[in-house]
Amino acid sequence: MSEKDTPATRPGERITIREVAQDAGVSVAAVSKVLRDAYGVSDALRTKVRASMAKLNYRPRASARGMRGRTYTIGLIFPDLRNPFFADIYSGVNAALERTQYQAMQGINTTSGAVNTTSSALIEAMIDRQMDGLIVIGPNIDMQALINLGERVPLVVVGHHDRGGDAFDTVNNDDQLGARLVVRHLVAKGFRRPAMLSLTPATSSIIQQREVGYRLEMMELGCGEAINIVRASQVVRDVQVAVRRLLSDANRPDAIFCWTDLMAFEAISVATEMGLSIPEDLAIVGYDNTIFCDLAQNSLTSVDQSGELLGLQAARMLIERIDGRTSAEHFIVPPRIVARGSASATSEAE
Amino acid sequence: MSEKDTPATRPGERITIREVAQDAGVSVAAVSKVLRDAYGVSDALRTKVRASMAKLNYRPRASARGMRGRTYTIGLIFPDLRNPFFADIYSGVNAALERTQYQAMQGINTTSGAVNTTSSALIEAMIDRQMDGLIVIGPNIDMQALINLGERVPLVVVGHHDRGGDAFDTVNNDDQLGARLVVRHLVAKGFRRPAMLSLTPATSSIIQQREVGYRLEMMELGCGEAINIVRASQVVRDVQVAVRRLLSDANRPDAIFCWTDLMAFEAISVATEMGLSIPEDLAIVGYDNTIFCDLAQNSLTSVDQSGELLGLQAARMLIERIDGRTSAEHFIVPPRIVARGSASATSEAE
DNA sequence: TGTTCTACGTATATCGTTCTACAAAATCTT
DNA sequence: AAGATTTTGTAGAACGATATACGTAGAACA
Repeated sequence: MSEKDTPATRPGERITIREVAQDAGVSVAAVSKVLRDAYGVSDALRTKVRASMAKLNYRPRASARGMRGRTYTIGLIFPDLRNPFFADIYSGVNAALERTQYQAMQGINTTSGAVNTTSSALIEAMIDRQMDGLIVIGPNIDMQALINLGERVPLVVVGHHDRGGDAFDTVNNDDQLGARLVVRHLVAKGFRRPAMLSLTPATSSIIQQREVGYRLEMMELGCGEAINIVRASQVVRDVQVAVRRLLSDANRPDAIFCWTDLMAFEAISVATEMGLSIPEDLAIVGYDNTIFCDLAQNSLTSVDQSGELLGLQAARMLIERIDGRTSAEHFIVPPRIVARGSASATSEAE
Repeated sequence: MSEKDTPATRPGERITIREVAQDAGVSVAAVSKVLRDAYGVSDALRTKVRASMAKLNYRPRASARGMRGRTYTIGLIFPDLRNPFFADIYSGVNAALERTQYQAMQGINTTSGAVNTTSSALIEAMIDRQMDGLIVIGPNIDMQALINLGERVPLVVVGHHDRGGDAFDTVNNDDQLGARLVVRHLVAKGFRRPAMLSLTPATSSIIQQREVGYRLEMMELGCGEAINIVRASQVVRDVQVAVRRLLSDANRPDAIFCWTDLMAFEAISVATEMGLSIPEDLAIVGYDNTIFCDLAQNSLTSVDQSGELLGLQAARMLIERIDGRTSAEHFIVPPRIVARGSASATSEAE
């Protein structure tokens, strides 16, 4: 009888909540309450339990917690791993999670280009693993899929303007304004025929927003006839072809506004190979203001959209949703242009 | 009584193994066996159960599995998110996991530079979440910590030559050879005073291996007096300072062999800003052969260490360990130099 | 003084799998 | 045909937390 009650604390094994309770001289339920910061715990009890947890070096197991409650894990889904912009978002998310019990786990949704109506394998895997919520980054996923997903699990989408009713929150920079700033900057520097290298497939309205911003600002500044939008996928080959075609045209643009810094670097490369010099023959502007913009060989003017802040807000909002909020919220940060050599006034002229 | 037996299958809820068993007309244990490919299942039973699983769209929950068995999740720990080389490793890992039930979850161990004896928060979090095994990438973690870790959980380390007895497997390229190839290449192209920009802190022997390779090959090719190793951390500022100092020296090197492509790009930037042209005044060679090497503005000669293959092997070996192997294995891939403009023979001379 | 709250703790069923032990059926041996 | 062995399937106890429901003690109020 007594042997059955005391399960003979095997030493090599991991400490469980039961042993903490025994050590602290309280019930298992009490320890669980302390763990979850639940209601109905006196200071004295909390202190006692915390002491035992520290002493025994106790760590709750996520799978056991997940059986009834939360796993305190959130999934972070990137569209790819090569763009250093996502590192900024990541560090923002981590900053927000710093003092919480939550931990982020990343996955890469490698369905580049393909719009997937059904949820991706990665997302299903994350749901199987009982993630308390998901942060999905980038415009790769179909709208209806997002809504379905948001109905199954707390969800925040970063970089996706379309709203899904109350199904999910969104976090963005003002892409229309960002595009306007670029055009304004270029025209101010004397480039009056900037083309835009946009993304295909143009599934999410984040792309449309930038294209609209580009068009409108071009019109308003009297450059309407020069409007020229070309689209390419993120694949290196596609970008090269698109840029080459753009620059081979009879009346080629005097500037290219690129969807992403990575595309802009490709553009610089192609232009250089074609013997054009930057910015004298061609100005280039990117988006994201990634660290590589600072390198002298790129010296890329770009739009900063505060990736870290985006990540921070996304995590904050997700936790609110996990804690029960059911109405959607939307966060927008203003973009800001960072001028560098790739779109400066022609240096000779200055 | 009958109500207790049939738990009244609530519709909105997720399908469980019990419902699959009921649908297939077999026991819960039988379904579990099919799920795990365990011994003692006839073809007929397997087919029947598989059909029910598909029909009901059943997916097992990782947390429940983790209570007794595996979670079928492995943790992938990167040192940072900005180096596109890690994307190659990632895709190798994913390729190896393709047809298995395993799923990789990533985390970034942001203890850049700092050598942590105690296991990092991320690693603890992954253990709390019952990862079946871990793949740790990069030389950031202290040797003793790795051994301790390997004794707690199946472990494969990528980019770390030191062996930890049977505690973990390692996957590497031959760094000593890689460094030799670089020196050989540079000397063959006429650069007889190449310096090496290495990494600090030099905790892992992967760094030592490259330094040894550099030294030995320099000696063997009769350039012993020109041996010059400078170290910097991965932090941008440090790299800039180190390169600037190197190039300001009275008899400056005619080439720099950089620890990583990222450092090489920095080096190109600094050299450019100092008015040096590449490769006429200074050759530069990187390591990893990341995608950015191909850009015309970098055109960086680099060492390819087949990141994808490394990832593939790491995942394969980890699964073997999870399945019970306890002796260590070590995989080494030969590096290969990829020549580009940054270290070509002076173009004028040719 | 008795009654009603409120705050604090506890006992225990429960979550969805896996795993151990065993029973039954099929096959092999002699 | 009887025993021995192997194969196939089942029952039911785990795993380690959480959450519900409830008991109790003290405070507040009449």
